[in-house]
Amino acid sequence: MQSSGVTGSIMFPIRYNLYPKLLPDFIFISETIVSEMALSLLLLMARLVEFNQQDAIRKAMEVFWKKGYNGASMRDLTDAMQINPSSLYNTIGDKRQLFIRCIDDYTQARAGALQTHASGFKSASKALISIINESVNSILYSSNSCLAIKTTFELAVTDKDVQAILKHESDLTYALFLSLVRRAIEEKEMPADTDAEMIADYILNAFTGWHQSYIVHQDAARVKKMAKFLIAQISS
Amino acid sequence: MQSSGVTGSIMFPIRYNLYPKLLPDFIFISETIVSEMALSLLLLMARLVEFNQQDAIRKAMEVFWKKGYNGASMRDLTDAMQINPSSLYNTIGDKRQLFIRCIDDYTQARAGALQTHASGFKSASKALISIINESVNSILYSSNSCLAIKTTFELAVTDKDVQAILKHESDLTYALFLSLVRRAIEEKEMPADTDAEMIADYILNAFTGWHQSYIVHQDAARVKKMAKFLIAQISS
DNA sequence: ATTATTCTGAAACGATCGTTTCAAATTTTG
DNA sequence: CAAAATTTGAAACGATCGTTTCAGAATAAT
Repeated sequence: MQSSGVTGSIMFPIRYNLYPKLLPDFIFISETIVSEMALSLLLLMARLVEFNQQDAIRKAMEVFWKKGYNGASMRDLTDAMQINPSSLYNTIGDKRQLFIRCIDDYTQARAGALQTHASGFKSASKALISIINESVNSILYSSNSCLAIKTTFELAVTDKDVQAILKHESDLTYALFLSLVRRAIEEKEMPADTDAEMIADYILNAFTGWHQSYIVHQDAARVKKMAKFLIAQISS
Repeated sequence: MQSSGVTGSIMFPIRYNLYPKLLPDFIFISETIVSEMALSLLLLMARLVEFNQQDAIRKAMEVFWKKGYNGASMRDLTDAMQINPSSLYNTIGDKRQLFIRCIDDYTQARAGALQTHASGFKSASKALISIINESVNSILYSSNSCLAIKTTFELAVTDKDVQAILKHESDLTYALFLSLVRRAIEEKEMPADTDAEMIADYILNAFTGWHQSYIVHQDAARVKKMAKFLIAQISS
């Protein structure tokens, strides 16, 4: 299929796989008609998809969260999503595509929640401190370790698409932290000579280590102490 | 099998799975004879194990390192180790046991190398700084991300044995860092009011975040800046 | 009501999973 | 050298892997 050169019409090839060749090789159809055909094709849905994709994605996400990508079987996933493999493959695609949807959903939800949380504070430094404390809470009181971190070490090293999604969320969070740090400096709640970019990065990456510490040692006090130190450090 | 109560002899049960019961249910054998039997059993090796277990463990470790526990198949592992599954199961055991041997070997080698590295410095603070810089190097120039971190997020959350091994290495490293920090304080290269325990933990956990940062952003400068900041921070 | 179309559920696909079996090869003991 | 013991290699084990097929149910247009 390609443009005919004549404005407003599109040239379609005609294939003769069964009947003898009685028609020309090509047919020209006006763009308006093609557009209407495409629209009617979209409207003609004999049966609506029954399951809620967003809900299903969330259910799948929790399975990946607990078991990791390689640890989760399609059986685990379709059981949790309460759909048939055929429905899954007809709508979302294969295991990898499902995972990409899950990690995408997860990171977007997190980035959105973070933005909302941060906008609830007038003081930039108080917003930062609250974010750090919230991060500690989620490390200590959430049953699963962060899906983004798990995914970084399981898949992002070898899967460039996954890495790009994680990088995108990281960039957003970094940008938010950076703007907060800059505002805090302006509001004289951080030293004027602070390297804003580096500190934003530094805060962002501290969380990962605390996560690991808590998994290995199961010691809340250790994590809380480190968070307190980081807060003191950036507030001085 | 249990002690007879009579000192120096052990009571063995006798099982009659084929022949009619013509003997007593138990037989008492002196400890000396049992000990000799065990020794001769050990010496009687009709054929020696051909492959070098340590080498094979190292090969397997690299596979787990690249693919993770769930991502590595027994086929991958035996191919890399260049041994037959039967040899593997006869000597080391199943997949999980093999992995435990690998992660154990890995953490012990790391802990040992760290001790050696640290002992090469007279100044405690210089040793710490060198360790931090070495860590940055391994993050930037090693093709695989740290096996201990990968394992923490893939298995340690659910597998208590794996967690214990990781905790053991972490404890050793923590103890080393702690002694270095304390010495640095004594040598007046760190502030006298430094919380040595917390700072040791803090340094230890910073590495993990840098690892994640480099996987996601592939930006060496960012990692180097954070390391420089941490060094400046503990040196002041 | 009929036709056209699409989603669903059950079953099955070949491939691979981790693991086991067993005869042959190999080595030491007596 | 023969007997005893154990590792090795090839093959196969049942189970599960991710994925596909397809008849039938469901729905919309004609």
